[in-house]
Amino acid sequence: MLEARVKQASVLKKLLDAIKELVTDGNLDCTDEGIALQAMDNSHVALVSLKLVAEQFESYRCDRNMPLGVNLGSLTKILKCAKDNDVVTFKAPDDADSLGMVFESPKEDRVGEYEMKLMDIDQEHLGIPDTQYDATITMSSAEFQRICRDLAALGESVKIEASKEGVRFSSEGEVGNGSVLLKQTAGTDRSSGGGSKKAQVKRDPDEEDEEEEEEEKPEVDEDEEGEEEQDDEDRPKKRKAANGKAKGAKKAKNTDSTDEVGVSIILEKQVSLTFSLKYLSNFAKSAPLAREVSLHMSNDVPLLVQFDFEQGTLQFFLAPKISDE
Amino acid sequence: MLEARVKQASVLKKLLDAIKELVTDGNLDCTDEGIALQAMDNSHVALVSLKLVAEQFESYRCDRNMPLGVNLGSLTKILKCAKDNDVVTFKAPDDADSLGMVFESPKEDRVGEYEMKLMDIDQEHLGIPDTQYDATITMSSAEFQRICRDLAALGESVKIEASKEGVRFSSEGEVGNGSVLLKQTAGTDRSSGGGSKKAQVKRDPDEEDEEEEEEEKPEVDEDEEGEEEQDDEDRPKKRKAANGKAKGAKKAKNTDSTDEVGVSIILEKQVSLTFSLKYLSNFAKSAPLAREVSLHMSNDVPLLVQFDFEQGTLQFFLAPKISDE
DNA sequence: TTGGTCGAAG
DNA sequence: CTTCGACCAA
Repeated sequence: MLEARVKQASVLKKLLDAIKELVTDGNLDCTDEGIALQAMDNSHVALVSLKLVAEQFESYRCDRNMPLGVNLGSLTKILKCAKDNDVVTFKAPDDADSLGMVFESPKEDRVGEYEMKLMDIDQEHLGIPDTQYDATITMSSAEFQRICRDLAALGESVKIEASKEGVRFSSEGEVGNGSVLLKQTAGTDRSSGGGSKKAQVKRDPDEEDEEEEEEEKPEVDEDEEGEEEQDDEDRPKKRKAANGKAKGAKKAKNTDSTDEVGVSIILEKQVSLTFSLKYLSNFAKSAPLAREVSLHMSNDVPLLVQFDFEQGTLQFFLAPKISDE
Repeated sequence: MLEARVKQASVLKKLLDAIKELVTDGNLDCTDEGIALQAMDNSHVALVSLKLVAEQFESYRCDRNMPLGVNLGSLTKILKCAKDNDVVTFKAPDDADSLGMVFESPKEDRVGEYEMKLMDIDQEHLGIPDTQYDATITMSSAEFQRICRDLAALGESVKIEASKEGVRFSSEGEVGNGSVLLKQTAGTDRSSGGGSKKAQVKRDPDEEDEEEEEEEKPEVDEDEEGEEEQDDEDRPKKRKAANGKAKGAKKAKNTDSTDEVGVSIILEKQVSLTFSLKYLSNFAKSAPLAREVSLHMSNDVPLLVQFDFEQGTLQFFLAPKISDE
């Protein structure tokens, strides 16, 4: 059976908002490692891969692997019945043909119980090669969304060019052409060395409270041993954000602090690729999930757009348009 | 002739928003006791009953009973011409074939005068028996609205079950089933009791200007003689809300304070009834009128959904679906 | 609080 | 396809 407890319904809502337009149905693959969903978008152009790691649930139990075929529209509908701060518990017996969800208000004076019919979905499990990318850009997810929206007003596709100096997004269309150049944030450096995107421990005076309110209490360490030989010590710890990321830190993680998000570029090789803005804009909808997004690119290889948030990772893959340049 | 003065156009706007979708035309029955409107909804399924008591007008005069047949759509249109804080005066001579309305800005620097054509409406006066209900639930009107909206996403109808422990709303549909259980708020008890909410006179420093615009200054006393023998001590200052409904006070009042609204259940007998969510959702639109709503139920008897606000009471009646359970 | 935008319904 | 209502931002 499965029983997974999530502290904040809001995360799930944001996730669904982020992907439901791309994917209508998919299997929630529940294992003892967590819950994953992988699916091609409806027009089989983009690939969505979501991972929620078991350790980041408030509690998690999954006795045996079970793929739960869900309609994401239905799931969205039901999640709308939860308030943002509700605690959400997913429940499914081993032979389930429906997925149970319980929404509990923080004060425990309201309990919503919902049951959603499941469907059988033939899932071609797509192996995703662990590519080494020539360029990795980390930037504010809000800025990414803004750029996609702006350029989408001009043309159908965007050319993304990453060089040492910065990254340029450009688009052409009927009404005109446009491009946005983001310079790498000063102090940010490629390679391990400086990488740690400005981890200035910039503390707001009022940040104290927030620390309290957030869920990640000091005991962030317990599941911390989950880190094997990771070179980067800055797990997206959430509010713990500011600290950490001392050294290594090639790509910045999703820190949830209030600091500005810089632009960092890790570049093995210059890259220039063109993508459909329609899809990128869709990916950008995940911005509320994480303050940072990373774009991973190699020439002639699908782009990887990745959002790291506390509970896991959301990845989008999209093949470049051939008509590059 | 009729001359009735209302302090805040906003109340009237909210009222119209609340019922205009249910009822298109109706008689405003003006008597020396106040103004009442009673009408079946357009599909003759639900009954709407509005009462505005004479004492709660800023001033009220009605020499003889007169039913003013109005089209609520027209009335809504005209009321939109008033700003929320405007003082509204209804005027009609005895033989009126039109209803005059005057909107005066609080600062009295703007006066709008409107006249709306009246219509003749044959009114079957429906006697509403003063039923004793087996269950009376008082809860936050916003929460009621939320629940109706949530469950409406799942199915057409909702089953409401009231028991000592709480009240459960449940619905079934294509995508799945759902239920919301509200527990009775601790400390809430049947019988009178009644939570007195504080009426903090909370003043903002920058409220100076607004004070001009607002009508109710601290000196709440002027028209206070409107209050007869009232047992309830907690008059939610603010708009001077508290008067009205004097005795019995089984159900909490509409206070305008900022406190949380609890759930209280007065139960003679367990009740389980099923209703059309379409109608309940419509009723719930009255939420802006009052922070609390009370649901009155007896088996096989129409549900009464009641909103008490400063100027009066708005009631909705709806027969249960036969297919209960 | 008001105006504008977006989505849903007829 | 048009209109209305609900939601969101200024």
